[in-house]
Amino acid sequence: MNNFRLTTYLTSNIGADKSIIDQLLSHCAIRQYKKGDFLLRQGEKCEYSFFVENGLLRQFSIDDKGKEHIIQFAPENWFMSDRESVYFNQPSTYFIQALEYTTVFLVAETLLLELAKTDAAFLAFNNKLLHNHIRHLQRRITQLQSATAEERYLYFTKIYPDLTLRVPQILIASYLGITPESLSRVRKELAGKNHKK
Amino acid sequence: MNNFRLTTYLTSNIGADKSIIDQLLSHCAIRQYKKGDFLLRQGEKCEYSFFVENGLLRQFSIDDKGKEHIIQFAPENWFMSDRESVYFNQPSTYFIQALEYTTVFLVAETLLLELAKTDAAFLAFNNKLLHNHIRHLQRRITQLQSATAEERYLYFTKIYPDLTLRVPQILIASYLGITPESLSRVRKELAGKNHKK
DNA sequence: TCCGTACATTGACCTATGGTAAGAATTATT
DNA sequence: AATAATTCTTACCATAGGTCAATGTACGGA
Repeated sequence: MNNFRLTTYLTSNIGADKSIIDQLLSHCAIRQYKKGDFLLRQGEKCEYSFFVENGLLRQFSIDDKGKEHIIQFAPENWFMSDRESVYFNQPSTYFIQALEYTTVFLVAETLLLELAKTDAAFLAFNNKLLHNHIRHLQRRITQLQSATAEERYLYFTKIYPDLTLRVPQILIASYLGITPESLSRVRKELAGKNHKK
Repeated sequence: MNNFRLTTYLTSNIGADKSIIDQLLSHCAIRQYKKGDFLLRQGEKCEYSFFVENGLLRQFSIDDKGKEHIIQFAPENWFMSDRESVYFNQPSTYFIQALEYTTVFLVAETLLLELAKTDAAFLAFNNKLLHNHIRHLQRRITQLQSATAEERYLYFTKIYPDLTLRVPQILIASYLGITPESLSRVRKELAGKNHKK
């Protein structure tokens, strides 16, 4: 019996028996990426959902002024993909890059659809992923619309506690939509506040 | 033969024959809302996708400081729902409100699932809605992360050309994540620029 | 028609965040 | 260990956008 994170993840998220999950796994490529490697580049079509077995990915875009904007991080047990590109079969506007030495399962969209024919649980599973994704995106919008830099940072440390240490601040700043300098100031102020107590 | 917008919408989005679409329609309630009426309030469970046959809806949240933030507008031919609440069966964090006298089809989530058993096209359709939604949310995030107030306003007028006239500026400002005063200034500047040409 | 309410504009001022630049600290590379 | 390359911090000033208050404007209800 293997003990991949993906196995555990699927077991606790799909009501399917193990043989079927093994079947899924047997059709998924495993790949390793070094720090800095790209899993997807702007302009390419995205064909997979990437499951992070180990390591860390980031998804980002580059705007007209050449600035990077991080949409999302994906540490262990997270899926990352450009759903838009996969589904509408269009070139992606995003990059996906490894921030550490990272082990990934490539789950082909077509594979999931194939398996769904035999076992509806896979369909339900994909549906759950989509809804989780929507939930996540909606929270981000609310944050970006209303919260200050400080609030956003605090929220970030709350939902990604380990990333605060793993990821350089310059990237956290990009995720939060502020400059690294601003983040530095925010952290300084927070340190001051905590100290006074 | 009816000529609802929803019929047209479904016909061009699902490869199903008309009898099935009529079947769907026959199970959907039609409802009318006056300007200001709520279709959903914070704390309630959302059970429907609302299709706007005529009129205009907005979806918004209220933050800790009592400020409203508009997530989305839905004019004719748009679906609006709190997917999060529907799917995870949780109380919604959003309000949905009619901004004009509005006619809406209530599409129950359970109904779609039911129909999907007979005709896979409905499943595919729901999937398309989800992906459209994700696309839309992702664009908004990119906007909020990187664009200035002026850029965001210009983008807004591009994707919702008619709303620019239909919706009071105070609401557009709320959608853009800026104050009405700022929007007023942005418009003034833009007017100046256009004049010089 | 008048009034009241909501919306829009404008100006004066303020604050949070951005831009730039330099130096300190950390991390990677040889 | 030494050097190079990032990254982080800090200080200074610039600016977009927020806040508050005053005034103007449009619209709906009696």
